[in-house]
Amino acid sequence: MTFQSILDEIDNNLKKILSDLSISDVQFSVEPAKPGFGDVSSNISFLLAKQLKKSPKDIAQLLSEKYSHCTNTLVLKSESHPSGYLNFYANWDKLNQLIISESYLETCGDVDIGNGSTMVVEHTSVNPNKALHIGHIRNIVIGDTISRILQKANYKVNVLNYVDDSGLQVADIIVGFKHFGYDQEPPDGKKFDHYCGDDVYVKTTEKYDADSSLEEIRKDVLKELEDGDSETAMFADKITRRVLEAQLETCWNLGVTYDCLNFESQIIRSGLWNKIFEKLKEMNLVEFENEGKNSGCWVIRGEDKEEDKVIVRSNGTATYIAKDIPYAAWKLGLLEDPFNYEKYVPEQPHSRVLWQTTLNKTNPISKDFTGEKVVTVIDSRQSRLQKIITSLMGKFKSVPDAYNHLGYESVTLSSDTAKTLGLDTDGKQAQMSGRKGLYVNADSVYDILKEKTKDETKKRHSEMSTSEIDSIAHSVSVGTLRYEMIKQDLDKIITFDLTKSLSLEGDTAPYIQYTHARASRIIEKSGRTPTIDVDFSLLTEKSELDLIKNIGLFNLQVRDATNNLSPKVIARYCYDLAVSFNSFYEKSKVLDLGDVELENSRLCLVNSFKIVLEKALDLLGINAPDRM
RNA sequence: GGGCCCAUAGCUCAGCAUGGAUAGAGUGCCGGACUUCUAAUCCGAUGGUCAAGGGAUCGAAGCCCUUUGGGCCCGCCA
Repeated sequence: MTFQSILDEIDNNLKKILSDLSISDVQFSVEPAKPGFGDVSSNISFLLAKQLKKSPKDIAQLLSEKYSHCTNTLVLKSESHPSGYLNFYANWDKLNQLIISESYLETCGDVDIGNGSTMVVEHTSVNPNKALHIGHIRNIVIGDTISRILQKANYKVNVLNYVDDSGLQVADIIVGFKHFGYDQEPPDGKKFDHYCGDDVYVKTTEKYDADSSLEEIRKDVLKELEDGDSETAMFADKITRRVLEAQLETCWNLGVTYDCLNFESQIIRSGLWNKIFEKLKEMNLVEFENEGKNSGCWVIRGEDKEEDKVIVRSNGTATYIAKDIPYAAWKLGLLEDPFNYEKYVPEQPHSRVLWQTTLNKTNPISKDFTGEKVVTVIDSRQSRLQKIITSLMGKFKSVPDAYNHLGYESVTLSSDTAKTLGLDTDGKQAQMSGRKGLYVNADSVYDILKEKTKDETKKRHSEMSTSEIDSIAHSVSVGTLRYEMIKQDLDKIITFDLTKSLSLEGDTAPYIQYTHARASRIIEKSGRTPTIDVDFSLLTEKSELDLIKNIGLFNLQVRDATNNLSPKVIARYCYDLAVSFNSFYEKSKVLDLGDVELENSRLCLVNSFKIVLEKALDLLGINAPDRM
């Protein structure tokens, strides 16, 4: 139970004291203390002030006195602070041992919030007509990190990627290939997704802008796509799957994997829409409009008339949001599954099997990728639509908070970076646009980062083999990219600047990874295998205790991140942990002390840090190299 | 016109959910530390009317209201 143990002990004792005083229903806090105020703090005195008609300071004194009579194993003493806080000092001899030996266990950092229940996490969900850009990467990294955290919190997680392989964006590249003569093979061995996005898509849409009569071709193609058996649809399927494969390469390279790919085209053809539409009608959640601007349409009622949302057009076809409703219901397991499943080829790395839906009835395999709860990662521009879906799902499923939209702000380009792409924004940041070709794609950011980190590594280790340098540079580049996407709050816009993103100092992944390498190096140089069979009472330096305390907070942070679906909590934790290790590193030498007992105790601590940091970084999908 | 989000140090951000102690980091600028377990590091200095105003509270960066500035969304497009 790590640091939680001392919190629980204090919590229980305080509750006992309150019940002796015949006071109940006080929701006081017991938290790790701010530096300089002991080890644990409680705000209990403030909350009692009114009831007891005494100042917080006096109450703290009273409680502190009473606390000294409680049974304590982990608390050394309590102390009332003049401000009114009640502070506690830990019995570090015991807490050291507890925290460090716990950290050596496989289960370290695990918390049980999910109780083994299933959770669907859907992320990525990009049109397969272009390469992933830096904005998509935010989505992907948030989704992947959240699913790793949820697993740590004992959820069984099904990760889905909704392949949006129908609609206009796909139609546009098909028009490019079939009508504007783009070769199916990219020139100069360009990656296929880059080719489709940079060349075919951008230039095809440019042609529409120049000649509006071409819109007719576009509409015809779109119509042909809807008929799954048409030659156009089959061609489109071939193209979008090639793009998808290239996109997945990018994801896999960043350490992101999935359980199942769901194809929008198949959801449309599966007939799920009709089923859910009947259900909506039965439950009176949709209404047919006889008059007004939406006359002849089926709508979902909003708060007022202006917010009514059309889901079936007057020509009988379903709108964009309508396609999302059956998929959301399917994810929650509310519909009979119309799909069969087959393994996706090529194989996904890290021996995680990737499945895909199919409507093919030969050799049917059934699978269950639904969940009791769902997290859908989509940027907050979709909040309005997601709110409608959330509310509908709330009516279908009684589990509270079954459907969750995890929104996040977009990634924009700094004016400098926009300028290098040929857009003068007059000093303002710019929204990315796939259509206009105004984006920074993820592969090139990775490549640039990797070149830089290779150079940095070579500078430090002239003796290293090329493959080792390559492997370190890969870990550091992926780490840097992922960390930048995750370290700040979801509701903050990220202004991406190509130059600034190359920074490898300060609050960055390389900083954290470097501390890990330092720890590894100490253990390697010692030539010993660290064990927990050491004298923990030798660890008394402030920097040592701070580090141990941070190590002991791991599971508390996982809990926080899970409850708030907040990946940045883990990013901050990794950083704090690294900072406290660096402080320890500066102040306490580990090797060549001439005191084997002390060396072993510190070595044990170094290894404890290394283990926990590796686990925490793993939640962020970041590797921790032993050397860099 | 309606709705959502943001505003804290020159810049980028923590802290806000659950009000309480001295508002913290990184970066930048200035200065210092590598014959030492890796300097992708560390130490010091500089830097704040927590956008503005009001309210409730013993107490507000945090809660409520108003205002200002910025971003996004509001189609029988997807």
